[in-house]
Amino acid sequence: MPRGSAPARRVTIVDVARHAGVSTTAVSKVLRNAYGASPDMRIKVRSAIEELGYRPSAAARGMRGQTYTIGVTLPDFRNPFFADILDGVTAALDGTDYVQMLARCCNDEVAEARVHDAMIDRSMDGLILIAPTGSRKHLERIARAVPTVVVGRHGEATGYDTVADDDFTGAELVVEHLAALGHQRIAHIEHLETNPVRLREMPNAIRSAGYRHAMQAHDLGTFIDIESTSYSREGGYLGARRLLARDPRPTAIFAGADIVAMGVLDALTEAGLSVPGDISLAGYDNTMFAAFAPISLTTVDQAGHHIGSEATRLLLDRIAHRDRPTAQVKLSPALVTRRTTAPIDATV
Amino acid sequence: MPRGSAPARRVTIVDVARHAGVSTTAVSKVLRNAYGASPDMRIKVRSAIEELGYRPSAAARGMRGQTYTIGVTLPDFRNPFFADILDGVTAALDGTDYVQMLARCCNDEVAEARVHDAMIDRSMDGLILIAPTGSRKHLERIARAVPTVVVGRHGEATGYDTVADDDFTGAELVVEHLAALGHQRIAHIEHLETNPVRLREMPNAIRSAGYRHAMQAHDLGTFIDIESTSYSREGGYLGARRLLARDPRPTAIFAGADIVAMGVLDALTEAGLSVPGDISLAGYDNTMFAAFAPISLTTVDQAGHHIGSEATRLLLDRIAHRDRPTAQVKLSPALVTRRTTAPIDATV
DNA sequence: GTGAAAGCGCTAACAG
DNA sequence: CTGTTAGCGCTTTCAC
Repeated sequence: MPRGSAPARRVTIVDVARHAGVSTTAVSKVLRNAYGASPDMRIKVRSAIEELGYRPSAAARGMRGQTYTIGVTLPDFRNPFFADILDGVTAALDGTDYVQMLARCCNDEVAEARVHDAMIDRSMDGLILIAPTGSRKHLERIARAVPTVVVGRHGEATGYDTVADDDFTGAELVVEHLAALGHQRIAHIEHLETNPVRLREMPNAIRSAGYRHAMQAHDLGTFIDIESTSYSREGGYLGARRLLARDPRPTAIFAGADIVAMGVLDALTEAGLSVPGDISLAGYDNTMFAAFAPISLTTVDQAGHHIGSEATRLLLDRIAHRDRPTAQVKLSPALVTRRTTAPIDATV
Repeated sequence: MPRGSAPARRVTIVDVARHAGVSTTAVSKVLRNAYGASPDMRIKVRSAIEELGYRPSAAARGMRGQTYTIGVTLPDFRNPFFADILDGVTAALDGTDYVQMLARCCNDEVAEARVHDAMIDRSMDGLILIAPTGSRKHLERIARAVPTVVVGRHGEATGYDTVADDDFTGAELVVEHLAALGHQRIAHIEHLETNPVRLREMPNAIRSAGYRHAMQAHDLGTFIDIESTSYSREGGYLGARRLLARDPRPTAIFAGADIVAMGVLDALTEAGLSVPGDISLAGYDNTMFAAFAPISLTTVDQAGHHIGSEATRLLLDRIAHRDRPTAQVKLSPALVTRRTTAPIDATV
């Protein structure tokens, strides 16, 4: 069953101009809501656009001006927290002429850089990089090429704006909550990080630092107990197995991410331990599945929607004012208490 | 803190040509691996590209030839099943010059059409539309403009290739499994669908039909019991509430999607019923959370990875051969038995 | 096998 | 306020 006619030639700005009896400049101006077109002309042009079903080619636009496209990169499509951020971006973009295009920027730095470059090659007007792992130098290179907002990365930044949730406080909230329930042997499973810059900038490292600080602050410094694995289900399983082998074993586990907590649950189930009866468990991210009835995980909510809309606001602002000073927005997380944490009395 | 120097001018094909001492045509040919460039020239050009750090502009390419970008649209970033499909796309694209860009095509048809048009405006070389809700006519219009593969949509198609999992069989697998466990009052929660075309094409409708057919085939026709809500957690909760009000109530519930099963679990927890002790539960999609220890949901695996790679293969093939006949690939689902389904005997 | 030159559709100077 | 014109960076004839 062969295709029918040849793919119809696209309607161009020239067709619209001819149809409306004006110049292409005029059409271009109307398209961009630019200065210098009479109301009368605007009407004529708009109706010609309507009648012909004209749509501007982003490729052609990109060669001279803007593409009205902003690129968003994120490391993982399975973490629902990122979906919240994207919702925020979408909401902030609603009513503007901008469209968002996404790409996943795998885990390793090389693949990530490739994705960022691909965005630049495609003439994005601006970039929102969610939880990038690349070096500061790399991020600055990207930001030199195109207006950029980095989400979920702490520390000073020179060429780009940042939006991040306060992971230090978030971790403190968890420890405080567990300590208030009477727990002392509160262990933490973190994402292994060795790079010194990332130790200062990546959310996982900040959470770990927040845990340590809060433990000290509650006079629980001697009970600090950290397993370094990875932010994944496997990482959680592995970390929990090791923690359960301790004697005495912890009475509470603070997993650095909800997905890690899922791995912890695997290990606890396997060991025949109940939550929170035998051990309390908290996660981080307030992902969708944390709320499911059989899981009901105590966790930290990061207000992803707000993060996304704030990042977008900053980006659009920077596109308009390329050399305003860079801004660093820090948002506050909130503890969400559910059924995986309980008083120590109940434990045993 | 103002930005430093002006954004450096991009390296162009002209720079590369000059640096290598050849024509721009030659560079272009090397870039596209086109015929008509000596090995010697290829080497010269490639090293010039390397030295200058040249990267082709997709916008400029898009005006004459390809952009090496394929667009993927999907309705929802929260359904982890789609992430599996995307992984398949990524894997199939690995090693090619193509890059994928994603966009969410909201729920309603108008917004969806806007997203599809946005993809075309941005000169995508091809489109993979995952579970689109638009009319056949709309899909055909898109496919006329650009090579298109539609994923997760049944029925005949004229201008585009399709890849879909056999939802009819998948639903039958679930019913067979439950019937073999001795269940008779097997209820189903479906996504409400009234549009006649969608009743023939959308996976949710096909699953429902498969359920009905399998019930008949097992002489359980009189026990057919369907609640029409939506494929969402709320839909599952609502449907389950209604089903639990029946007298007698079903001994098993087949939720049309895993996320629906989560809502069912909410309702069951609320009602103080245990799974599978009081009632068996099965989902569909084998999403990530179905495997979590506290959930351990019996479900149907759709081989999302395979779906994605197959769709990509078809798309690249169609980009190369625009008028080969359209293909319709149907993949087979598999039942994944976990701990939410048990023999009726165990169900008091 | 190679290169000169003509656009692709749009925006931005500039002239009227 | 309006139109003419010169590119943006690439691909593609079409000569050589």
